[in-house]
Amino acid sequence: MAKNLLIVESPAKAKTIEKILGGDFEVKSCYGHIRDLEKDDMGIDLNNNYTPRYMVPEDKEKVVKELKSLAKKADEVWLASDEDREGESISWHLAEVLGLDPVNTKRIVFHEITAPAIKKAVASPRRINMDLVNAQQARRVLDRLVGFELSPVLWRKIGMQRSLSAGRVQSVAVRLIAEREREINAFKSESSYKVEAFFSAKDINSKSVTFKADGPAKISSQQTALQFLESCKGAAYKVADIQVKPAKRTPAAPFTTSTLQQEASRKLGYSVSKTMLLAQKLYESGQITYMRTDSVNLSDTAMGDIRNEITQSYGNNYYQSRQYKNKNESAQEAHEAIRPTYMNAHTVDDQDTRRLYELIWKRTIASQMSDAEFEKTIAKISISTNKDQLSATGEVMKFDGFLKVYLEGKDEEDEEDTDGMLPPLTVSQTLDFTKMTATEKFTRPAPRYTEASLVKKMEELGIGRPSTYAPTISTIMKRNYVEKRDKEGVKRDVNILELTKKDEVKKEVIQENTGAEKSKLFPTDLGLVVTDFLKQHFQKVMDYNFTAKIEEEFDEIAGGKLKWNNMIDGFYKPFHSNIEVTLETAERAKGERELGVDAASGKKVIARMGRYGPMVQIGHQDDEEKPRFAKLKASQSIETISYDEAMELFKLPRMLGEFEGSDVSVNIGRFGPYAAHDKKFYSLNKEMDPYSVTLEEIAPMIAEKRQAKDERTIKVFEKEKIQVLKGPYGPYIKQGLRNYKLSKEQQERAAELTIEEVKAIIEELKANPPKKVARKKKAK
DNA sequence: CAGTGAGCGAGCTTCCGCTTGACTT
Repeated sequence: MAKNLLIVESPAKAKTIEKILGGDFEVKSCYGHIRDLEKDDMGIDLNNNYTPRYMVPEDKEKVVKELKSLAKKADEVWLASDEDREGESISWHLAEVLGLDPVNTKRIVFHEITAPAIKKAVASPRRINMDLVNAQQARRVLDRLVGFELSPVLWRKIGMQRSLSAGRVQSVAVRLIAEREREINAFKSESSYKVEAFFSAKDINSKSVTFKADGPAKISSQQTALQFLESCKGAAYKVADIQVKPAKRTPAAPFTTSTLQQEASRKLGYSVSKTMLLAQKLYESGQITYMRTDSVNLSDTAMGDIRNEITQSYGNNYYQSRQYKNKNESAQEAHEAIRPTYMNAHTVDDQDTRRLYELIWKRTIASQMSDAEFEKTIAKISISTNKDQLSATGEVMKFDGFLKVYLEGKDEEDEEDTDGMLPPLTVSQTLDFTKMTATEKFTRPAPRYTEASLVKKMEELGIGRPSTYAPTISTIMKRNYVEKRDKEGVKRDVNILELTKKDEVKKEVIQENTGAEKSKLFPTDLGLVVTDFLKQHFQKVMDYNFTAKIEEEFDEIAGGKLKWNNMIDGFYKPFHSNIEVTLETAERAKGERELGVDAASGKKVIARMGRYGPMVQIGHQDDEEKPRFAKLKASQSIETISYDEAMELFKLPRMLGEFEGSDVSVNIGRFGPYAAHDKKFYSLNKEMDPYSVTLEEIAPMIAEKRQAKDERTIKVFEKEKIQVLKGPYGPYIKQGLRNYKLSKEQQERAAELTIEEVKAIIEELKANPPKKVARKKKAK
């Protein structure tokens, strides 16, 4: 029986550490936090210095019970949760729950799971640091206060859907996306002209090659560009000057959670949650270090392994030892960077995780490799008819260094193509002119966020932590504040002027696609309305620097210079009175926008948020005649819909005429476009457009769908509104929205079931619902 | 499943950070 019980947060870590420490130690995990604030009354005693009321959540009862019994048997309990604010707090909660003496209990920390680090930690235990614990309590209490007081304000003042929410992190994340969208909508693209000249010259093999030289600075108008080309007619071109400069590129730091998510998104197209899922798998199978980290540090053991790998595979000149500094101020560095556990494993067997593993391996290796070296050549070219000069740049790699294994990706595909090679040139050499073009270029707005670029921005602002980036993104999508989707681009004309070899100036117009987006984050109308409301009434919490400011105060608490309850009091007093004023005085937020006046009725047309989503309306509620309403299409937004687009929406419902003696109409409902006929509804086929579909197209569809439905129906009890239907799992009963499963025996004689029998089955299943609910009861 | 465009009324929703599993008609 082990004499010592050592508790860490993660079970995978527990296994490894037990192997390192051996017989005297039993190592167990507590699976993260074991207590949280109660939900009733926010779990905070507002009248008593914000004293928190903690409880063990249902899903942690089992772990706590097990740890309690093990702790009782052990001679000594060691608390080895992570060395950061949350980790310190976990240790304290463990001490409280397990009844350990906080003054005598041994607390140890390590930043890497290696034998020397663990052994050193065990040799020098400390005590729980209550200042750090208090900083965590302040963080926890503040987040609860903000979330649980703001959210109900939204329920009252916006409504729309249940489960609206607001919080220190999520609301600012939505704000970023909302403001970016508006920037893009307001963006006015400006055009300018870029001059490029093409020459041919002999390369080292005396083969003729074409190269490019850029013209003088951007030209703002087509006329000036034209004048420039005209001025070059009949010119001779000569190399006026050549400069050769060395250049170098350095590798990126090893992966943190945030940079791993970014690179997996750029290079592998993974969503943030997919990356984390795969990384978790790699971590659990012992192939990489912990994947939720903000540290760029590598352990000494790892540094040695990396050195061996590089020198063996590529040679000594490819190795350069580097220590990376964290650029991120909010980093708490409780772990290592994300790296392979064993550097000599270049890949893994598992198909799913292989690409991510190889990415991690390459990045880790590259981080300790030499710079890539280049030689950059800039040639100035004079124009005989003109005092302006052209410049041609070429880049030649002299030494590949880390580029042999890895190059970090970019968020935006660069419009500027990278410098290519130049043929050998000499000063005063005359050049063979091919053509000169002036191409219209357009300024572009900042790009919409991807999941990964949002994480990058959040990290810069210090909002959220490695463990919460992925969950925060799914929260704001689940709340319907933000959606991830594609957007089709629009065509636009691009003017190109060309001066040919024969000294003719030609003009050409080509079309390019602009504004197309793939898998980007768009705010919904709800997201915009909620953000505007919060910005208007809760400026302080919505400030991009709010988290950074309170983090400074948390640091003061951690340093013992500030009492946590005082800090909370300073925040809460004004915050809460702001909540009360807002509840009392703020109007319901509807995001209303006037689009124009309806020519037919002379009434105003407005777009706004309705009870059931974004909509347009003609007329006002107080008018004698009821207003007309129409729902916006999924691709439309209150903010951008035009008057004409709005009027188009009022063309539904359309009456198409009679089929088999009953009217047929089409409309768009909750579940998309449908046709109504004889009191029944039929979803339109995908290719049918409700605005233009004809009776001739719809009639056969109705007949077909009706038949399919009939075939599924075994029996109908009209009066009771109960049906016996055939589903993919065999016959079942349907009453209203609910389905009821039949037993094997009942399924076999489904067609003979009487109404009494059916009612009895429903009663029975309502009284004794299968599994799912029964399980929950047990848990309680 | 295909309405609606509100709030005396009943009751419900919600935060951020730590960690993994076990749900299917």
